[in-house]
Amino acid sequence: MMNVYNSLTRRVEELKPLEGNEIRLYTCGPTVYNFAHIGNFRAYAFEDILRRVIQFNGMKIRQVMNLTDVDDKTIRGANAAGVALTDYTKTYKDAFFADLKKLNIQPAEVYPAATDHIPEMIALVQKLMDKGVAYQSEDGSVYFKVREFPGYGKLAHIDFDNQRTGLRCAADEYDKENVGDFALWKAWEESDGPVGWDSPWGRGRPGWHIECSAMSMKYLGETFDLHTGGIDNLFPHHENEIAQAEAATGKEFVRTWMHCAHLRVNGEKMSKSAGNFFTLRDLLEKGYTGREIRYVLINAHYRTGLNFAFTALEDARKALDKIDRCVAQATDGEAPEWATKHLQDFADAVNDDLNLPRAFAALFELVRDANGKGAAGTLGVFKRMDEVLGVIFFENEKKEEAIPAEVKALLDARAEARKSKNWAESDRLRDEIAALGWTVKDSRDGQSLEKKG
RNA sequence: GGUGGGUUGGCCGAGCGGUUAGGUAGCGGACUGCAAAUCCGCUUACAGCGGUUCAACUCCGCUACCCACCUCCA
Repeated sequence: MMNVYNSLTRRVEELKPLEGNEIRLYTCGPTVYNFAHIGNFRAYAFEDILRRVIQFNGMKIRQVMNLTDVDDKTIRGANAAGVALTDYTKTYKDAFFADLKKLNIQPAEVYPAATDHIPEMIALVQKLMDKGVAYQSEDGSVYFKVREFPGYGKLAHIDFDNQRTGLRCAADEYDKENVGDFALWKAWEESDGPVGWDSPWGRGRPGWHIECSAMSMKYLGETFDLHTGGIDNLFPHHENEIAQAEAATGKEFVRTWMHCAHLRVNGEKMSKSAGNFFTLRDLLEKGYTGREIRYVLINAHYRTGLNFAFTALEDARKALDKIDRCVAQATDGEAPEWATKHLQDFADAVNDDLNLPRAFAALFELVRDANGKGAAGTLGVFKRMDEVLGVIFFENEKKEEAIPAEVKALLDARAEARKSKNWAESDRLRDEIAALGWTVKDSRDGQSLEKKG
């Protein structure tokens, strides 16, 4: 039984499919105006763990992740660069997928782009107009009438009669009936340049929230199981998605909402606007691997703020080495009873609202016992755990380097020296090999080599 | 002002009303020609002040500090 925390009810609840054996999941994806930073990837890594745990429990998954390729920032970027919007966003779409691969994040089933779904969005806006919950203002934009949707605020648990007003609500928003009303369709402006689509309300472009409502319902149905994103999307983005969808269909939009806490840097939220961010590329250039970064991102509970630090990446490297050394000894066959017990602890942990720190603890208990009692028969358990973690059998990045001939020669010489118990020569050769970047280990079975770092 | 979350050992990071989290670092021991790896043990952590309780890091109250959201944001 898989339990998760639902932001809507603020309780931990069992997650089970509304229909059949498949969980339908919508995950808010990137706005492709720049390279995503590792704070963004914390959310995608969390969603990856979520979909893996769903599958771990024998359920099927259908995940949709949108690509926001039209909004203020993408338009500004494209026009500033003097290129077409689609050309501008393509660079960052490609980079995004490359980064996901580096982090061993499983691909979603569908990646709809906003610009490919303008007709669906127009149809949804039209439906809201027909129902009288939307209106066109004098500036030509279409807004959602928040007062007409009784459930508004149910996700964020905000009481709108008791709010401070005017703080961040721009003074030029007087064309809206209510400050809380949000744009469904934005009328074309000079600064939009060539970007725009014709609609029943004139030339313009979709509002920020409408794409998610339109595309999620297109691919997952009017009511589906799960919707996730960063905690900063809870309000207003997700609240508005609910309003748009439920006002249009009259049905429950999403059963369970999950939100991931932020990655912090020196105690503060990592964000583009604050400028305190690292992209995946930044870290790879510093010599850290996608595998190590993944380990750090998933090794804290997703609802807890995680403070990013380079020391954590160093710790990750050593912890992964420890796992690797143990797994290298593991073999197929029937798992010992103690290994099965650790697997059960692991399963209990991931099913308890994705408690990955506890899951890792179970993994390390397995490592300790396998090192002490023998790793025979434990390979299957490691593989089973890695269906969720995706960090052990990370083939695209494990360093399996061929031994250079030079090192091999030194190793052979050392074997000779050791045969005649010439320890001084043995140690000298070991130092020489070390200088070439390899660590020699001696055991009953002879020498073995490990690449340093 | 409203709402939510947090403050755990050198660092990172779980957790529960009473029993070892885990990683990483450090110390001691075993093993080893010496190392490395591994195993064993240790260093008796829970912001402060009250309260409830046989028992509180865990529940309640207050105080301090921190973070996030309140229409850009994973």
